[in-house]
Amino acid sequence: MSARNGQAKPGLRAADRVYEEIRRGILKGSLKPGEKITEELLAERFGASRTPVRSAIVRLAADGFVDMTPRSGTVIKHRSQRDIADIYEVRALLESAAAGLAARSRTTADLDALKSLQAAMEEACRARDANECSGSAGAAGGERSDKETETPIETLSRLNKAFHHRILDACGNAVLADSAARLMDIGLITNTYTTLPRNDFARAMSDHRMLITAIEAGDPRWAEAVMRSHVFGTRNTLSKAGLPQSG
Amino acid sequence: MSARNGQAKPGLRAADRVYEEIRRGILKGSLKPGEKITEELLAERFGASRTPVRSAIVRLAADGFVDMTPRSGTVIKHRSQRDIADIYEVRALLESAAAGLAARSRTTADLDALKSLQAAMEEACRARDANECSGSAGAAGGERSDKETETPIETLSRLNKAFHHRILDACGNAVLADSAARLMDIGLITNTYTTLPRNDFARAMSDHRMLITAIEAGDPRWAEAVMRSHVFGTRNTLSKAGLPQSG
DNA sequence: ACTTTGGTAATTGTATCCAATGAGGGCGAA
DNA sequence: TTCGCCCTCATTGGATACAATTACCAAAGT
Repeated sequence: MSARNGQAKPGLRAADRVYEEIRRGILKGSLKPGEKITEELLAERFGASRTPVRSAIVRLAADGFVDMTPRSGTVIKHRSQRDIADIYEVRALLESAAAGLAARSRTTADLDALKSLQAAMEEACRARDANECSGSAGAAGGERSDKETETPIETLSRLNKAFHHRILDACGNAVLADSAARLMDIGLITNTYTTLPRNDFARAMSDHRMLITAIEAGDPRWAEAVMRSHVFGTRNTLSKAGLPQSG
Repeated sequence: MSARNGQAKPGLRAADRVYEEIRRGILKGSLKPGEKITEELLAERFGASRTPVRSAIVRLAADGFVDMTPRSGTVIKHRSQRDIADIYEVRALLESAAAGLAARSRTTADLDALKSLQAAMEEACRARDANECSGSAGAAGGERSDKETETPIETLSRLNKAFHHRILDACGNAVLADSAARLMDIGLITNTYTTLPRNDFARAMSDHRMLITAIEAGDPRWAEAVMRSHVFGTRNTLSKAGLPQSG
C-alpha cells in the first residue's frame, strides 16, 4: 500500500480522486446496488490507504449513494421503484419551478449555452442512430481500452445533464438548483439509456427545443409546464424500459 | 438520503457523537458563521483524536454546514440574506406539496400526532408568555448549568420542527421529506426565535391549527395553500426581526 | 436433522506518526 | 517607511498500527 500512484494529479487530494472514482463507478453501473464495498479493497484498487477511502465513503453516504452501517460495512444503496418514482416527482416540482424562474431572468448567455448544448445533443443522437446498426463499439477502431473513449450514449447523458444544470443555474436560486441537482445525480444511478428506442430520444429532444423556445419567449408558465411534462415523460420512458433492479 | 432525522441509534462511534456536538453548536449559535474550526482543538474539546473529528467535519461539509477548503482549513458556513430567502422559497415549494399529499393520505395516527404536538406547542407558548415578564430563566429553579434544561423557546423550536417533520413523513414521499428536512435544518441555523413578539407566535399557532383542519378535511389544495402561507409568513417574520448576520 | 453456542477471522473504528503545504511574520532593500 | 521575499511554523492530508466488534463457520448436544 505504500505504492503511491505517482501520477496522482498535483494539488488534488487523494480523497477527492477516490470519491470521484467511486461515484463514477456507481453512476456507470460497475458498482451495483446491494454490492458490499470494503475499504481495504478500494484502497488497494486506487493505490491509496484506507484514510482517504474512508473520507470518500463518508461523503458518499452523506450524498445518499451508499449505506454505511456502523460496524458492519458499506453497501451501494439500493433504490426501489417507489424511490425512483418519488425522485422524479420531486424533480418535476423543483425543475419546473426552476424553468419558470429561468424564463423570467434568462440572459442571452443562458440561451446561447442552451442552444449550443441542444445542438450537440442532436448531433450525438444522430451519431447514436448511425451506430445503432453497426454494433455498440465506437465508430473509429472500436478501441475499448481503459482509456475511456466516450460512447454516443455517454455523450448524450453528459450533455443532457449539462443542459438541465444550465437551466438550474439560470434560475437564480442556488438552493433550488442544488436541491434539484442532488436528485438528478441520484436518479441517474440506474439509468443507462442504453436500451431506449429512438422515439424516446426524439421526444426528449422535442421537449428540449420547446423548453428553449418557452424560456426565450420569457413565458414562465409555459416553461414550467414543458419542464414538468419533460420530467414526467422521462420517468415514464425509463419505467417502460424496465429498471434493472427488483424494486 | 442522508439527512438522518434525529438520532435513530445511540451511535457508539465517537465520530457520530462529535458530529452531533458540532452540529448542535452550529444550530445553537455557539459556533458562529465565519468562525474557523481546527481539528486538533475540537479533538481536545471532545476528548477524541483527530480522526473521528475529521470524519464528522467531512459529513458536516457534505450537509452544507461548514466550508472545507483543501489545505487551508474549515469555517462555519456563512449564509447571506439571499441564501435564507432562497431556502424559504424552496421550503414553501416542497412543504406545501408535502402538505397536499399528506391531506390525501393522512391516517388517524398522523392526525393524533399533529394534534398532540400542537397542544404541546400551545402550552409552551403560554409558558413562554408567562416567563416573558419574569425574566429568561426557566420556570423551576432557574438552573442554567451545563446539564441543559430546556427553555420554553427551545421547547417551542423543537416541537415546531417535529410538527413539520410529521407532516413530511405523512406525505408518503420519502425523497420529498428528506429534501425539505435538509433545508429546514439549514434554515434554522440563524434562527433563535428568542426576540420574536407574541403576535408572531400567535400567527404561527393559528396557521398550524388551520393546517391540521385542512389535512383532517382531506383537502389537498387547502392544505397546500395554508402551508405555503405559513412558510412565507415565517420568512417574513424572521426577516423583520433582523437576522444577526451581515448578509 | 436442527439448533445453539463458542471460537476464529475479517473488517471497521480510532490513535498516532510523518509528510506536505499554505499562512503569517520577520528581515532586508529601495 | 513601505514593499517584497524568504523562512519558520501551525495545520491539514495520508499512512499505518492497534483495538474492538461483528459475522460467519464449525462442532456438539438435544
